Amino acid sequence: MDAPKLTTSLELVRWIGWAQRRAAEDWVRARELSFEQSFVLGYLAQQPGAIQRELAEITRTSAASVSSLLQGLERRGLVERRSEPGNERVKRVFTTPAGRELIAGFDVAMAAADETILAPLDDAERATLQALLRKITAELPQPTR
Amino acid sequence: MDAPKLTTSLELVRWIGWAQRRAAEDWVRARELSFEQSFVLGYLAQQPGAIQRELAEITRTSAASVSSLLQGLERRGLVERRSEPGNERVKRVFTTPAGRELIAGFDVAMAAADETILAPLDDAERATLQALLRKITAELPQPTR
DNA sequence: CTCTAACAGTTAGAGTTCTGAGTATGGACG
DNA sequence: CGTCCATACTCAGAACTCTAACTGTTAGAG
Repeated sequence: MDAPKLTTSLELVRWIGWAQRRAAEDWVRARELSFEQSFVLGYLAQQPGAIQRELAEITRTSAASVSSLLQGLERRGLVERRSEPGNERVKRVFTTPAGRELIAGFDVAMAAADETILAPLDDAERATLQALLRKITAELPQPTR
Repeated sequence: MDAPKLTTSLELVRWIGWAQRRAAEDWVRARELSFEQSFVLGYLAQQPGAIQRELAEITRTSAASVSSLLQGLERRGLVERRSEPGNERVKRVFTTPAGRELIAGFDVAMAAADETILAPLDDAERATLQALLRKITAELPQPTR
């Protein structure tokens, strides 16, 4: 391996993101979920009754892909699709108790991983970091979530 | 959509990472590559002749998955596998000119995206940010790349 | 020299995700 | 009404990625 030449701040951000992603991936894989599946499950836990088209938008993919994805989750009994009475062409999607239980704890696990990563900084440094990051994110489009 | 409550620094980092990832995904999808395929292709462009086991390690996956992944890239003429003369059980992997051409420009595209994201900060702020991030990444395991 | 274990890689089959084409419902306009 | 079109979703088939079981090669021990 050649010595990495991590010069710019955002390469460092990518590095940190890599560590976060790694923690997330481990958590998710242990539950036999893909990245997208866990994302949708988490979203549905917060927004019960979302329609498929909405899920397609937040995951930046197609309605067909969402249909397939939900088929997998439904087969495992993690979500339910129910037709809207009075409007037969939309289907509202809900997590089942099993689905909620499976995804519960994700946020906690991520917060724990974050704390480990941030450990080298004291409170003042964290405040400075946060101010700078806020300045950046103020200009970024919302993560659609 | 309810107002997001992005409180901790690393939630902000995730947000930035989301913007970076989005840029990367757009670039990669336009070339009909998966995330993993582009990662491997980029690695091979820098480290020609890597063996498959090495690729399995850096992508944190199995030898079998690498074999399948390379099969896809090879079918499209983007990489070549050659047996090591004198050691028949290892195969060294090389990018073809087509493969190098396809992946070239990725770093440039990412740098451009980074510049857009960092735009709100002046030079002094960038320096501060970088110092803080360095302090964090000093404690993190290398991104295995 | 042979036996065995470790190693490098492949194959088979299942699940996931994508693209493109298709079905069915709900409105809008004449 | 009836036609047309936009919308919400599904289906079929291909590519990708994973696990488990497999083939073939190398190296070491006896």
